[in-house]
Amino acid sequence: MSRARGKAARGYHHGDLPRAIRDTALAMIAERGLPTFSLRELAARIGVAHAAVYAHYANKQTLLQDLAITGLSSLNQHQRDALTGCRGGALARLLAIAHAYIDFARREPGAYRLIFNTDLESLNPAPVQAARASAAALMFEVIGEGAASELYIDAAPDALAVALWGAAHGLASLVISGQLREMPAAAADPERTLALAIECAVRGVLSARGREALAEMRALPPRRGTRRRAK
Amino acid sequence: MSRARGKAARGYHHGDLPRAIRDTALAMIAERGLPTFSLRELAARIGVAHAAVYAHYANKQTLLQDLAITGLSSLNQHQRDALTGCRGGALARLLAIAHAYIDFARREPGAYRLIFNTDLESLNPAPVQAARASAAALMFEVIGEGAASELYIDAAPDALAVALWGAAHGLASLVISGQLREMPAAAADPERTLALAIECAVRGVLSARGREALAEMRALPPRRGTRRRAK
DNA sequence: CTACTATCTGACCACCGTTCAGATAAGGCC
DNA sequence: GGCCTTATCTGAACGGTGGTCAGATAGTAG
Repeated sequence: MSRARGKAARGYHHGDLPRAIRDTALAMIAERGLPTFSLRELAARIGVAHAAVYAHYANKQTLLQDLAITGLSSLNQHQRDALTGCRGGALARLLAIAHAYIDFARREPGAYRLIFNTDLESLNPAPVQAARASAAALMFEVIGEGAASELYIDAAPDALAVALWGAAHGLASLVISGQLREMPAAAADPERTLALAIECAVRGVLSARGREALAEMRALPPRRGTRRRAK
Repeated sequence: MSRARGKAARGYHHGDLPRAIRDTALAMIAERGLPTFSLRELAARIGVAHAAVYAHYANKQTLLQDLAITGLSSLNQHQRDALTGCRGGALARLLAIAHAYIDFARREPGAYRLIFNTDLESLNPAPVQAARASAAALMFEVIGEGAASELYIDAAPDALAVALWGAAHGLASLVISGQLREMPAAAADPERTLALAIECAVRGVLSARGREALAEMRALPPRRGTRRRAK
């Protein structure tokens, strides 16, 4: 069967077991959630002995941590992409990363569940914390831009970040857990409801000047964020 | 040992096993979270065979569902209490239930984790959904009060509820997962940061008129919510 | 070809949720 | 009192889980 498998696949028996493990694991978690995810079923799906996983990951926790960290950097990149594709001012940029955040949660529910699963405290060690902090730093950055223009209420940037981060996190949770679709009016047009909720979250931290900027933005064509890969 | 155990404890061998199960389970979940919660350890703590649990609950899932439903009605009651103890207008009442929501999450982390654990989809059957909807109904009610006075932006009440519910949920998650204390400025004064974040969430859905009302409220002594049982 | 090393397998362990036959005890009935 | 019914609890068992280990296997270096 040769060794041609593309990429840096320095695979041995299996083509590229580590990759297969990560992909399959994410798919399983997206399908049925963390609690029912088992290494044995994972191995069975790939067609390998369950012990084979331990040649690449110390244990289940390490695997999940790795996936969480990868997911966090992916989220981070997703938000940065949204920023570079955003032509508006500080406010538009803030809305862009907020949208990107929730967009990511919907596009990669497995990764998102993994990242922000607060129940699994074993997922909170240093590396994950660091990755999370790095993701939060981006929001701070964008908030800083707007603060210079006095777009926000007079409060510590940290407090603003908490308010926005919390709102984004909560909305994302509502969406991927399907609770959004249970609300009558929201079910009619989830997209619009969600966009409105995001806007509310942002408006909550705006000063009078910030609200003016928002109103101006709304007057223009509603081009927000980027529209790319639909895969 | 007799049978005198107080209450309606129609206990047999054990004084009141069902109650012991619920209390111990909640304590364990609050301590170390859901994933590491096991029926066997629960039974061991109580000092009973693990199979004894099945005389009162069909299985682990049923037990968790029962705890979740009880917790939801407790949350609901907590919010209603906050409302009856609130002497302000529609806006004050909205702030009161938002505070009560997060207050509950902090006071009973076990119950809260159980209630809003979205990963465990097995926790999403009809009864739990119904209890959740009942809790959401309260927020609709209070939103309705303010809508009559045109306190909010022009949008469907559902959309407003989504925005507020999402923010409250996200903030509560940040708090009980300890992520709030990781943010530098927030760690200095978590209470104040949290209160500010809540206010931001509410302000996000306010109309110009609503913001005026909020400003008036802030001018008065900051008496908000009720201050009761500190146990 | 040989030696080495990463990779993978199969057997094993402890723990988990769940089931079940049977021991135990409480309460109703006589 | 004695008996019977029923709820309650026990101990053993089953399959599935995460984790470990000796050893088989297959690429790679010499």
